[in-house]
Amino acid sequence: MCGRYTIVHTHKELIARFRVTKALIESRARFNIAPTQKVPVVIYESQRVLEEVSWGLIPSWSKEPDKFKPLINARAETLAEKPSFRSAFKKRRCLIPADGFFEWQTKAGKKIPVRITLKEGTLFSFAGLYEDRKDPAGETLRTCTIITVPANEKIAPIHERMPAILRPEDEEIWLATKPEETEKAFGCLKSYPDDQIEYYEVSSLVNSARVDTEECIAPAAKQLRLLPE
DNA sequence: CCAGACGTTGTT
DNA sequence: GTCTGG
DNA sequence: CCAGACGTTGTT
DNA sequence: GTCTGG
Repeated sequence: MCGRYTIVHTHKELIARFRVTKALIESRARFNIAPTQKVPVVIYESQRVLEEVSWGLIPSWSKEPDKFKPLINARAETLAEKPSFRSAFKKRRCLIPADGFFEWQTKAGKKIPVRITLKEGTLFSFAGLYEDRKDPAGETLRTCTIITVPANEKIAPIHERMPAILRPEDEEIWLATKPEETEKAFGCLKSYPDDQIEYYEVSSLVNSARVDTEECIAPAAKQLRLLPE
């Protein structure tokens, strides 16, 4: 699944990479993005708009949105049918920019955080859905969720599932496909090619959602060797 | 008909 | 154990 | 996702 | 809002 991620790239790099023509926010480097936080997403509203929404989708039908447990992931296999996602899948798809995500690998009963990236740390986007609701003051609050797919062979040893990473050529299809042609959008939800993916262990500092510093993406300290090679 | 759920992950 | 907060 | 709280009463 | 369970 995907419960933490990073955007180390700059605002300018995001704008250029995703051909954003209207930016409602100025994004900043993030080393440990956690659920419920505001995240930058790219939405198509007659042009590509970069805006900030809360990570954790709250369905529009929720009568007590404040008590609803936000849905941070949506399974690709079922999102076309699930009442919580179906409508957003048809009409409210978005790109969620990222350049890495964290998974916790269980090794001998211990959980080791691992950062997974594309080669060269390239900027990419998760396939996302968003939903709107009104807060008590009548303000529209927008929330989003990250779609998950089965892990590819590279990631399988770490975790059974992974976020849906869009191939660059699929981004426009994901954003612009009409509600009556969702098979086209569904076709974008594939596991990413193994040979494009890299990963490394990081410090357990990343465990705490309060920590959002460069140390979160630093490779974990190498074990001390008594007899260096 | 009305009431109540509507989600994912990981772990057991 | 389970829920809330980040 | 993980970390951290999880309660009441009365007094300040 | 829409589906499922009773």
